[in-house]
Amino acid sequence: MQIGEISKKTGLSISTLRYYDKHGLLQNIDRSNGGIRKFDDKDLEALRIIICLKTSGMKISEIKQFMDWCSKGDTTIDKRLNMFYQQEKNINEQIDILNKSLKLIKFKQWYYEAAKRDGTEKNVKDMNLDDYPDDIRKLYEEAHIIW
Amino acid sequence: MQIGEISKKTGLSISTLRYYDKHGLLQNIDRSNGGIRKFDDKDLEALRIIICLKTSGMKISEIKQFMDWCSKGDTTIDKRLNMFYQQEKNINEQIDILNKSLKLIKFKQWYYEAAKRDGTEKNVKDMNLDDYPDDIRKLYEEAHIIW
DNA sequence: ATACAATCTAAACCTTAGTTTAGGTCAAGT
DNA sequence: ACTTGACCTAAACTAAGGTTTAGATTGTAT
Repeated sequence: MQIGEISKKTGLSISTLRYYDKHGLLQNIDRSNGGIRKFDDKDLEALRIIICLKTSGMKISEIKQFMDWCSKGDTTIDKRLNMFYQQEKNINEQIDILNKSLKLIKFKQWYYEAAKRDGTEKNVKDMNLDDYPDDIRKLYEEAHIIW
Repeated sequence: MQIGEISKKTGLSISTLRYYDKHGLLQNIDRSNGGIRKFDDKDLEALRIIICLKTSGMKISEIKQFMDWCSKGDTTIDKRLNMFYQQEKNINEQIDILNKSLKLIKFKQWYYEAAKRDGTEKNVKDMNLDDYPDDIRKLYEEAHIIW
């Protein structure tokens, strides 16, 4: 497979694939005599994990580190394993933060629904905590511990 | 409160606060006669939501749009409400993607635990799907639909 | 009055993650 | 041999989100 086909299969642009190659994420990609990149299924498999790591917030340089470890063989198994445990933590933290954001977002939805009903923000802006419905007050309070 | 105190309270650097101000996120911040920014509790409250939106992936320019709407008053209530519904969707999509990443990550953890036990990646690399434990095979398959 | 820390601005700089451009090569079909 | 689409590289460019620098001002404490 050539770069165009890989681009279609992965959804990454051709220039991004070349960028990844240049930065050491695509290790030992074959080339034709003329210098054209020849990808196989293993490369595609590697791209899968690259995309997954990228999507979950890992930096290019960290992914390169991982690919370097892969090339280095069995002596780096422990490092790679630890990386995946660390990345699990990172992802869970991200999810946690997003769930917390959601609380403030939902409070604001309630707030603006009330403003919409009234045709003005005034009333709801002047309300105090005790006037909020219980579930909304809870959202508000939880959100304000964090943000 | 001056910028240094706000920096400590929000965790944003002083230069970031000035950057936000310059880009229209901090609207109608008072200034002393000498030109020094004077923040009050309402400003701090606005920063809370700015930080929350930022953290959940909204761009500076979009946050500015929201702050502009806030300044414009009641005619923009609907736009602001819609923005919060849209942001809820965005966040849920992000959480979804992260949960999917987690499946591939956990498969890799199993993979490298096996490699670690064996002292080599060889055996586990050569295994085929049927040899995986049921739960791991499921992880692998689910992860490979996506990535 | 003077010292001093904290603040101010504009402008340059930085990093990350690519994209675009320009000028060339490769290889398959005619 | 020639055309054509896909590919190649290096280098410049872009955008977002800040950070750093330099030089000036503010305002509080002695």
